[in-house]
Amino acid sequence: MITLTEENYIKAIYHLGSNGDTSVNTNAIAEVMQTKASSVTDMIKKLSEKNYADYKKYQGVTLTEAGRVVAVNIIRKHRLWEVFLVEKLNFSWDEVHEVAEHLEHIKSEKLINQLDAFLEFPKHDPHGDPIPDKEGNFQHIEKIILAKAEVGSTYKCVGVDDDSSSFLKYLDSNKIALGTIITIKHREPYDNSIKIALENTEIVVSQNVAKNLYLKKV
Amino acid sequence: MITLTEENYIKAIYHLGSNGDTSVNTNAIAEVMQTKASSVTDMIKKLSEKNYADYKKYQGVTLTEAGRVVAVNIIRKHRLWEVFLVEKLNFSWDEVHEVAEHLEHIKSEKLINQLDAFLEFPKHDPHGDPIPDKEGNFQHIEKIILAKAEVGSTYKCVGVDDDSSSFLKYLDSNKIALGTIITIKHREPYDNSIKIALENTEIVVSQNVAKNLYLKKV
DNA sequence: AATAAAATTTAGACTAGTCTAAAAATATTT
DNA sequence: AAATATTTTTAGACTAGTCTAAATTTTATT
Ligand SMILES: [Mn+2]
Ligand SMILES: [Mn+2]
Ligand SMILES: [Mn+2]
Ligand SMILES: [Mn+2]
Repeated sequence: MITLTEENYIKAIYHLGSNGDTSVNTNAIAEVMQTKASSVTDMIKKLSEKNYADYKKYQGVTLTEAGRVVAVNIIRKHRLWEVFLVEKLNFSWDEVHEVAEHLEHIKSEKLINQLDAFLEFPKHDPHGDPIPDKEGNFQHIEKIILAKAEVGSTYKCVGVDDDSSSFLKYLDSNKIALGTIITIKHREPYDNSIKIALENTEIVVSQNVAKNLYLKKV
Repeated sequence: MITLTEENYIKAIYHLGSNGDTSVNTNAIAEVMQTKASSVTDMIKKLSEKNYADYKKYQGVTLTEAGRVVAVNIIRKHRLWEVFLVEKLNFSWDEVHEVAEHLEHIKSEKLINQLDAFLEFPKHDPHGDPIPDKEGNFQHIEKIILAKAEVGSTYKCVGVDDDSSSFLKYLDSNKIALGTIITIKHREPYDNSIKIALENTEIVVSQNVAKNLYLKKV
């Protein structure tokens, strides 16, 4: 039996370790879990005892295969619920994350598989992130960050790295959505801001924005 | 801020006290909460401090108006999710209760009101129980228990008192569903079993069954 | 290589919710 | 009205998850 808190720590470790590949620091976990390092130490000991994580004192933590299975399953649930909220309940993409944080912990195989079918097996969530299937498989999406796009080329927006409400609302107000086509006009060396062309307008976005928007060449 | 456990105790008190009217015993709560009387005492003290309940030592507990609001809201969520599971995700009526026990604790006004709209404002859940609206209002359903139905009369099945999977599956296997029309043929004085006529067949049901099926005269 | 800084762990305490065992209050029976 | 049985409460202990403060280990700087 796994607790809600354990699930959240496992998810955090998974995301921080680039999908379970690399070792994760105590402080980094404390940061995203909004807790203290000492609490993290206690928890990773527990995850280690339960065989969800490999942990050596002072050396950081990685997920075991069992831990990765848990993480992927929670991510599947999170993203499917996000699709449900947007597609069926008329939520906007900046409103879904918080609610999905709760829904992702509902434990019912049948519920999530039926939800998947009801949504017609979506491949991406409202932020462009891939949705793992029942077996936990999902394809890596080919994408680069706007900050590294080349001037003169044309791209399609395919995802965001920051799914905070304020960032998503910023994109809305600038008419940028998933699927929007943009052309890179100019990179300003002074502050790394970038001028991009949309359908009708040109806008300048900050480095901050450029680091959080994913593109794919078209 | 109210915890999941507090919500469950409030719901139990509401149901045990016939929707918040009468005083509820410590032992009765312990029974439905699957816990010990001493734990219940601790919790009702806490609910009392938080003004969800009125409590005098050794005298049982009742809900305050605030407590009743909480209870009705959880019941609204529980029943709406049950409808969703049956109508949209192809659950059968004996599978929904357990999952709804978890979903009912998701805290989002928008979620539940949009779900309500998505389901087109259902008035009853899959077990015939009324669904409170956004303001907490719901009409009492006119119904009697099969055990007290009169021999010779014809009724429509409108609800169940026991929503355990085994009882609901029993009804399924005897072709009894909500809306089914039955006629009372005979009440056996020896064991209070009742012979009822369905569309094509006659069956005898035990007193146990007769106490858990609600009818409305047609 | 020594020292300082940063990261991590340990020790001990706190809350929510639970338990057992014993004490107190209430209800029932004689 | 007393004795007995039942119900309820209290006292004290336990677990999960958290915290602060202090100790330890690792990393960076001189
Ligand atoms: Mn999200
Ligand atoms: Mn997402
Ligand atoms: Mn139910
Ligand atoms: Mn129901």
